[in-house]
Amino acid sequence: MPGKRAETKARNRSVILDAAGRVFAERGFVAATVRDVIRATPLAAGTFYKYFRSKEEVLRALRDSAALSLRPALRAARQDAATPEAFFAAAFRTFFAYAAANPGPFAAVRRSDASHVPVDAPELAACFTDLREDIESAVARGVFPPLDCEYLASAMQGVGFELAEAMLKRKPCDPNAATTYATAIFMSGAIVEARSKAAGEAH
Amino acid sequence: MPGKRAETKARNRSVILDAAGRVFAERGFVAATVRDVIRATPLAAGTFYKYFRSKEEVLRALRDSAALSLRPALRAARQDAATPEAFFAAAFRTFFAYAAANPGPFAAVRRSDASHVPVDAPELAACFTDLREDIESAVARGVFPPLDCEYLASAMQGVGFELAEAMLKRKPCDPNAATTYATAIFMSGAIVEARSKAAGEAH
Amino acid sequence: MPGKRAETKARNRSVILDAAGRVFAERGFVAATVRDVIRATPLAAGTFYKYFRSKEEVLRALRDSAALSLRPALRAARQDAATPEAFFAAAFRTFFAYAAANPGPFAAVRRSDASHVPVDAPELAACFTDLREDIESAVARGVFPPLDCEYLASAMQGVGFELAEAMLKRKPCDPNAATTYATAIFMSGAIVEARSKAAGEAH
Amino acid sequence: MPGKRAETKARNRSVILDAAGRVFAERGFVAATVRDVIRATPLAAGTFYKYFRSKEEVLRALRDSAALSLRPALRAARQDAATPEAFFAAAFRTFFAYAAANPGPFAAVRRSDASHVPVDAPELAACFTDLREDIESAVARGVFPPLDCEYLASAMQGVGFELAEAMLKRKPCDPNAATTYATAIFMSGAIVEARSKAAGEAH
DNA sequence: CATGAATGAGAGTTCATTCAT
DNA sequence: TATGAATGAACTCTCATTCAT
Repeated sequence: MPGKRAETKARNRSVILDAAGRVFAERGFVAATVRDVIRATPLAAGTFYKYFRSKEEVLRALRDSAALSLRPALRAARQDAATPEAFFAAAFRTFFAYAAANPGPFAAVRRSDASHVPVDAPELAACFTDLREDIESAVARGVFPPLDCEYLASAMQGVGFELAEAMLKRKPCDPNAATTYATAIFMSGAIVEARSKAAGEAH
Repeated sequence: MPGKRAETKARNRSVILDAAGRVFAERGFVAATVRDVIRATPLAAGTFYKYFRSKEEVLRALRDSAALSLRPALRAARQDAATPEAFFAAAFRTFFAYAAANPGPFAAVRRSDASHVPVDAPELAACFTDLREDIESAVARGVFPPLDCEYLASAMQGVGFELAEAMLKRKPCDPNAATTYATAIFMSGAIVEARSKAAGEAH
Repeated sequence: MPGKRAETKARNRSVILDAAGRVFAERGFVAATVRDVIRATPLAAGTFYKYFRSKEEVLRALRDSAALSLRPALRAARQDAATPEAFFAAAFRTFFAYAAANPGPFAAVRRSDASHVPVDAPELAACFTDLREDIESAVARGVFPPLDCEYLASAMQGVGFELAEAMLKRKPCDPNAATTYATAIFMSGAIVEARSKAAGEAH
Repeated sequence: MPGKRAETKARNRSVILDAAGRVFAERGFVAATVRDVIRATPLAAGTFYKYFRSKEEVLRALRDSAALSLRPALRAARQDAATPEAFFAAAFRTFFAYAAANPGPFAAVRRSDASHVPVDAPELAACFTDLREDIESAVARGVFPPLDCEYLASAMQGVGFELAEAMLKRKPCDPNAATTYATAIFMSGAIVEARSKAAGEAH
């Protein structure tokens, strides 16, 4: 039995976290104020500070929770990959699935990544470092030929975030299609893919 | 002879614009304050308002100047392209060259694009719309096979910005290499490229 | 038991209102700054804005409270008057009594009336309109002979405010004497009055 | 021959003074800024300070010029009066004629009188002191019976300013009528006057 | 523990005034 | 002498944070 106190505490914490996710996504982390977050909540101003010391700490928590579910999944998916295609497909599938399932935190995290936010717990930044390391390790394992790991990581990150944003705008939102598209870009080029698809449709 | 007054005026305007470029790039547009911009300047607080009505107007000016030099160049380069390779190469070459030559404005513009910035002169947003239109027109002209124009535009944008950022961190900064890399991604896939390069080196 | 919080809130509101009354009276509404009002208070800068949105809103509140107690009293007094003397005496008595009892708000209101103050709730201006209407209605009721209602209203207003100011400077401040004086001016002329008084004293 | 320099100087001075008269009348002295005055002028900001040290000094000059033409005229008119009626008529006639001929300066002076303006050369205040002294002297000369000089001065001032304002709003603006009205108030009362006039018209 | 009023530092902006041209 | 850009003090208002209730 967790006790009523503890229950309320946990609920309040996630009430704030949810509200922050929405507010940060809407206005951007830097422009959002603690007041905005509180106003998106039935709680009072002072209550915020019982749970978080500052706006930054909320973002940290939000990121941590994103990293908590996303980071290990990404690592695992990539490290199991035996072929380049498997590598790309696994990485993008995991990422797009997360974005589709958690649009609020995703947007919050995306925004704060692009701005220079003085948050000292770069859990999400670690995801990018991970990506690069996984590429390096894939090269070492012979999955990839020698290549410019940094540029590849950057390119994948760029494609991932931008395509995720485009994907979220479409109704219905289709992570599988986005994954196929992103993978194709990195496997055989956008053009080749489109050409073969066009040929297939011509039959 | 332009007179010392006119000279000073023109110089001050670009002093502020330069400082704003640096400050916005460093702290992000939303977090940056007019005072930050002034402090990055030998000028006094009130002087800012002789030249710009607000922080937003400076960003607008910065964007306009970016759009002014970048947008027509991008359009021209892409519209002249007769092959997919020419299209990608032209687009990325123009973009990376601009980023390399104007790192301050580029970073400012990159940041403000990612944040929710209430600036009503979306000159830069127009660049992205342009890209999509140019892809559509390339499809219509037969340069590209039928493909998902929106996703391709998003992917190019993502690769462009991320690779530009990675490129700017390298010493020496090499826009040509970045262009080659980005083009290769979209032409024949990162892997194919790397594989053939590796094979070449093996000779 | 109203609770200490509610008490403090009500007290703070009138603390600000009182201070504003004094400050507006001293420096005039336009010249007075919100800071001046705050400085005349033990409260902090931000606290002002918990209670009033702007300097104008404070003046509005001050006026409203003046109008609230003054306007209906003036109307009633004048509308009951069956003779010209009763009309003048009632109007001036009510007005001077208010000024004597509320010198701060009176001065604030007097100042802001004379200045060009962009306050859109002209509760006090309504008092002057009232006066004219009451004169017109008195003419219609046969209390007054036909006369220039606008000029009479202006003259009464001028005498009222100036005499009130003069009255407030005297120690002791005597609203009854001022009323008698003002009424005499409008009833039988200053001179006639003084002459008969002088005659009376000569006895 | 005054020389071109001196001419220009005199012209600039009155250009500023005229503009200030208009601006102070429009916005009120306290709300008006030196910038407003300059903008109402073809001159440049710095030029203002060649002629006046501050906004206050301009008001002082404006008042001085009002006092210069008004004060001696008022004194003379009142000191020559042999009867109460002559006293009132002369005072009001002079005052209303000035207001009608110089609406700008009049309004400026009226506004600044009502506001608490920290101007240390109270040339206009002197006019009011004059009025009281003239009443006292009229009492001493036997023109008036013993009366409350201060209250009478206040009442006259109130009627004078308010009636002048009402008069200026009427088209055509008729100083003679206003003078007759104001004099009647102080001579035999508004009512008596109106009653006899009504009787006259009934014939 | 929750509340929300109070705090005060700091942001954006204006404007009287100076001074190089 | 006239100019008008530069200055910087001061103002309005917001918001993260504290603390009595």
